[in-house]
Amino acid sequence: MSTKAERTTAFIIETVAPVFNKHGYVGTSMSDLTEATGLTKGALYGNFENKEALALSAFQFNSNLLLHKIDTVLAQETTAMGKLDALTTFYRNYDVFTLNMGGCPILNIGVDAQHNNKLLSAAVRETIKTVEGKIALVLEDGVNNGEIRLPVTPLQFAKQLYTMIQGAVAMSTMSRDRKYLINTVAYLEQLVQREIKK
Amino acid sequence: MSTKAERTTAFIIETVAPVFNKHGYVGTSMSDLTEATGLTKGALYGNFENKEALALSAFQFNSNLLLHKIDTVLAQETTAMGKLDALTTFYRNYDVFTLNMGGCPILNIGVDAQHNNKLLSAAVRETIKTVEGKIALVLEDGVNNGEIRLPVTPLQFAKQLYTMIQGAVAMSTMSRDRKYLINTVAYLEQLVQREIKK
DNA sequence: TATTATATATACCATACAGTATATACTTTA
DNA sequence: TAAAGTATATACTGTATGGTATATATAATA
Repeated sequence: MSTKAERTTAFIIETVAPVFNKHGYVGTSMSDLTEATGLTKGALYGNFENKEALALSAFQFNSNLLLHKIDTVLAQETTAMGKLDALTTFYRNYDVFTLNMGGCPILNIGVDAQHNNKLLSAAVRETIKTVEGKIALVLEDGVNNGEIRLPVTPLQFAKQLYTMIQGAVAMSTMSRDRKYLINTVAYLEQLVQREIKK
Repeated sequence: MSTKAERTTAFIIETVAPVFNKHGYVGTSMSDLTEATGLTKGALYGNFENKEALALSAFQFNSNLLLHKIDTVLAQETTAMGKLDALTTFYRNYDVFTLNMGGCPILNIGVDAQHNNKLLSAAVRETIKTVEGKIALVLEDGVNNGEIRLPVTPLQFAKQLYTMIQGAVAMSTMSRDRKYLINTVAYLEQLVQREIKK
């Protein structure tokens, strides 16, 4: 079993993660975090070196939630077409999935950190690459077993798909209108059927 | 001719706009603004009621730059297909266009303000609607004069196009990689040729 | 359970924050 | 050009900020 201290650290991260995700790095104060956790500054600074370390751990926490979820979603299906369908289905309700974490961590932290925190924006870039890699792998396997055909490289096509998905995420976030997610996913599903299904 | 005071107000807005756009509402301090303008707090508070009023004017300034640019771009061509081509060409170099203002104001302020400032995020939503309306008008005219055909309503198709564009803007911004813009625009151009050209 | 080690709370620091009152400088206009 | 009006600079609020030193309480271990 984990020690009390380890559990406290974990508790802080998961409690603090949605706060940072909603209000951004500079927009979140240490008092916001003591308030959210019910702990004092002594406890926070005992578990983390400074605000930046907290923010990084918070983003990594949300990022891991997302990446593991994508893994789970993709593992549900065996074929490339099945996996792509599972992925679009997941993103159709992405707003619900990200509700607890306070919105899409990639979009929120990626935009917030660009001119405010180098470490954070580097971490976001890393997460983006990882997601693109996961999608590319699905496509590559589908090509290799003759299930699908692609007009470009798997990574290139993955980036194109993910760009459209993140566009829907951004638009639905800024407009507070989930129709962008629904319509974009509908478009992607027919795009996949039309353009890459053999 | 404009009075000195009016010119000062205009100078403050245009100087302050890229600072707010880069660092966000909470991420920008009044001292950042006195530093950027070379003016004192007395001057800033003499011309604007408070920080929020400044941020709003700053966003409106960038928003107008963008909207007027879109008008200019669309006015260069007469046909719907020509206008769509001009629009995608504009967005292919959108990162260059938005360099002076510190990035895409819609993305930056739209994401930054969502949980930090209601007025700002409402203003962003309004700008998004305006852009979508401009694109929809091009499509509607094209349908009416028999130049193009659409699978959905003009506004719906405009939203779909703009979602993909903003996806490319978001991805190129977060990844610091303009290839997202280039590839998405290339995709959109063939989409337009294939799907709506009669 | 006693002792040691560790985690958290308290009280504090210097600095930065948004905002204001007022004095001074500059424009405008008669 | 002088007077009135207006804009900007200065100096100052009170509060919030990130961070720290240290005392106190809690947990791990013998």
